Amino acid sequence: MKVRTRFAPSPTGNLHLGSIRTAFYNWLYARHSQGEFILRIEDTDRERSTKESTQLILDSMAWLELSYDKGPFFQSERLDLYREAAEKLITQGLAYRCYCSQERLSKLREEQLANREKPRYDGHCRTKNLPSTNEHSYVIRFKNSFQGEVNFTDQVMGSLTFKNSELDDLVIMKSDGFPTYNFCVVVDDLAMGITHVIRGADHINNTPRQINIFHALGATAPTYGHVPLILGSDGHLLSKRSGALSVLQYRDEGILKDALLNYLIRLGWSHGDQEIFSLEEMVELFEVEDINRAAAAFNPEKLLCLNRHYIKSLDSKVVASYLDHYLRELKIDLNPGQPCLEDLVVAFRERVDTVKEMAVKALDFYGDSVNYTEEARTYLNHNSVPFIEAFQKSLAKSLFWQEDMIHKDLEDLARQFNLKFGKIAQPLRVAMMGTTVSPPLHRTIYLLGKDRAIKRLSGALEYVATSQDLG
RNA sequence: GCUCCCUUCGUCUAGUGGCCUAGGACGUCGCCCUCUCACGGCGAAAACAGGGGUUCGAGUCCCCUAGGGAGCGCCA
Repeated sequence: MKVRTRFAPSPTGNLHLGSIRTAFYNWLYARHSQGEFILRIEDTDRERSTKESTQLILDSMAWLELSYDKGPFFQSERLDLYREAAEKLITQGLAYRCYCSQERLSKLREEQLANREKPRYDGHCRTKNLPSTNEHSYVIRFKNSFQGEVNFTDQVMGSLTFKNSELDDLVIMKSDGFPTYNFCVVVDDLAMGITHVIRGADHINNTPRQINIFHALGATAPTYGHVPLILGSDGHLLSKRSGALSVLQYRDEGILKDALLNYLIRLGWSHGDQEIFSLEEMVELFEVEDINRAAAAFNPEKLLCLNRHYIKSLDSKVVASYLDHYLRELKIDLNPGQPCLEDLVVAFRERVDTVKEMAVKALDFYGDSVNYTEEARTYLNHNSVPFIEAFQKSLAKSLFWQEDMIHKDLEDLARQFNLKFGKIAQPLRVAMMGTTVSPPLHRTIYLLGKDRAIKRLSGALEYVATSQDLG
């Protein structure tokens, strides 16, 4: 049988890492098994579902390139299917109409809680065989068995058993005529021929109910795999509070999709000691059974480590195309005559956490003048003037603009003034960048370009002259 | 409260009864490299939640306790 998995988010609010990891695991398993991956939007909550949120889901998946073979399906467009199924269950005596008021229900709930019982529907309308009215003042409940138990083997958690006596008659159709989650999930998983349901562990307790509905519908349930939830750095459930962003925000912060995916797959899944996986390896090696049973805490540091790895090891052309995006966000003029993006990548790939940070640092290479930081100013004094002037002259004379030539010039300069390389390097660095930190000096100068380098040296000389006058 | 699930360094994890003096990665600290910052290299500190069993032998199997999480909606 062909494997068919699905990702079924509800478009209410933004998409978290936990959700997208679940999507990724479903995608991986489908690709691994040469099956199909389906996207289904569960928008049966009319109050909370939004178009924006749907778009966020679509955009997130597009960014991470999690392609789906079918969909997106929208449950709000499949209402007839659920209504039909519910009516059929009523006809068969497997579901019933319930006219209990919200007041009665909440009172019941309060009493049960007071008696230290698990809140459950008491079956008030279960045997009454109540008819349909036009007012939609009723809900439809699934008639759950009181006897026996539900057993299933979870691909992640192993063998799980629930007593039917712990369950109750859940609502499958709301009074507004919309289905509830536990019902439309089953109807759709059945209709779409889903073979493997990989979802968050928060659904474990829903599973026996859903299995019972599958049986009532005359079908067998798919195979389930419940993935532990992701915790925040505080040990509690991942939330904004614990430092989690929505998926797209990681992109905006300069995280590479390769890094996020690699991080996500290793959070709760492993293959020996291997840390770095190409997408091909992930698809080849991923098995649902290898997912860990314990919840894992999200660690931003490790995500950044992976991000650094991919910034360093991806083709510089590819990283340059990302850099282009972030520079445009910063409204930088990328016309000819400006530093070559690939060269910027080479200069910064070993010294940034994110591509966004790379863009911000690259900013210093644009413009003819610089601002000196307080620390930097201490390097600019009359002692530096002689070799700054000499270097400026030698740059002006240079015919070839090459890194190694510049490097050689710098070494010659140090020899000429009988100074250690570091003694000339820092003042020149400051003159070029305004700060005491930059990529290797020859590369920094090369990136600036001849004209701009000479202009910045002039600026430094002017600065020294001016501050002398003042002082 | 009830039901279900989980428990190896701070964090992600390897580990399926002897290969464990518990391995790797992130982070932290130290050293080396060095024109700054980094990269890189080398090294250090750091864990089997606790208690009972089973066994010649337990991180690995069983039980209990403790701690953590989830669910118990006309939300999904």
